[in-house]
Amino acid sequence: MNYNKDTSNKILTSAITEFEEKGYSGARMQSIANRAGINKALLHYYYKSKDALFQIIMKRAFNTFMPEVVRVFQEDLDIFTTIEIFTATYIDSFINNPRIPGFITQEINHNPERLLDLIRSSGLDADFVRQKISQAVKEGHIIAIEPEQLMVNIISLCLFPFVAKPIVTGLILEGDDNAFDRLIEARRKEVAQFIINAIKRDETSENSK
Amino acid sequence: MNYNKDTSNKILTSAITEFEEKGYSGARMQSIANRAGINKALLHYYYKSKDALFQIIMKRAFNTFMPEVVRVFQEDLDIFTTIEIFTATYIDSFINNPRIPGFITQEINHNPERLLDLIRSSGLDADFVRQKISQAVKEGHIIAIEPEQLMVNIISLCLFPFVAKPIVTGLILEGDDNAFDRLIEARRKEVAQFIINAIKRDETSENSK
DNA sequence: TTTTTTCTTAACCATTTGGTTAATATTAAC
DNA sequence: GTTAATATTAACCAAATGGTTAAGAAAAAA
Repeated sequence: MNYNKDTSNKILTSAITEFEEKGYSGARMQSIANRAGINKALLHYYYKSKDALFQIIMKRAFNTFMPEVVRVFQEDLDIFTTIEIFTATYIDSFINNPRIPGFITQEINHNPERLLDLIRSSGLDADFVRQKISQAVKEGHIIAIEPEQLMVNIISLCLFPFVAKPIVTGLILEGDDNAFDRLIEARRKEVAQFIINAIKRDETSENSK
Repeated sequence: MNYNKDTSNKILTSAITEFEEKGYSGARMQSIANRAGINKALLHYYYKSKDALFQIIMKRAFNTFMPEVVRVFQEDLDIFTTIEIFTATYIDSFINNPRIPGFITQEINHNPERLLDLIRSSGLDADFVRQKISQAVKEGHIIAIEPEQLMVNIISLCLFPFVAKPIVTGLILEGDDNAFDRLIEARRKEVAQFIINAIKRDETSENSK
């Protein structure tokens, strides 16, 4: 199914760009072929259908960053360190693969069930994370917060800026793409600090629960 | 251009659903007509093209929530109150119009320039917000934080959960749609508290500057 | 060198899609 | 009650789209 590696890769690269720019429905097989400098028949020779091509790319995308992310939770670190490493790892993945968030967002609407399967099969265990947070609350390391709320907050802060890049750049950064890169680079540490500030217990007040 | 108000509204409602579910490229004029219980020719009689229909809906969407949001910044409130009212107002808008965030996200990829124009023309002044934050930093009300970072954080925390609803519900809330509604309802106040915790100065340490 | 396998192409096809036409039904105006 | 305007439809169309076919290059195997 890969035959000539060179052609195969050219197709994949072109397809990623196309899908990311136009979404699944907007993407055109002809356009992907053009980008790759081949013709449509050859495209179908390598990847049997648009849907198959999309799914392969989706899986690849997840395989590039999920393993790292999952690994963070396997180590036994305190909650603050976990948040620091997680946010940095997560944001780093997207710095290296900036198309993925937009890609994922497209798929949310296109086929949510398939996307969920992909996430689940990558080994991420939401329940484990939930418990880690609950425990940190119980032990008084962080303020009382619903684990679900904190999880949503963390993901939002990491992912959303990538999804909304054109808006952030156009509206807040006066169209300066370099400023966006700098903003994101700073977020690698900034986000963790922000979250930790928000949830750390005020040491000066009560001592323990 | 509206002729029979009843038909016109039926079309609009159907089109919103269709665009929101499938995005611009995925949406089908035939499907919109079917949803509205009319035929395609009539659809084109009321709205001259797919693009025109989409633009009208987009504008309407913005008009339903931007005015409220903009108003928050026109009142002269301290930064904490501003954040509280802004996040509550913003999230409320999306509770009442839960399709809009997904809609906007689609358009980010489809036509970012048009989206930016729409936001700008709604009267939102990013520079004014930036200055308000800068001043709060200078006056020592909040910790040193780049205004751009804070702005991105606030928007991320409000908007992203709606965009990622299927993921949040499926992955974190075990598919329970009601749990999602409760989570969002709680966020109306939770988000502001989270942000304020993150940026408020620790009163116990230094006194000024 | 022939043969077989792999790679690539131009031409083609059925279906779908946004959009139009021309005719008809319904409502409002006179 | 006839006329004029508005609203609605079935049938149609050209262009685009995902995908196929059959045939020819190139490379590898014999």
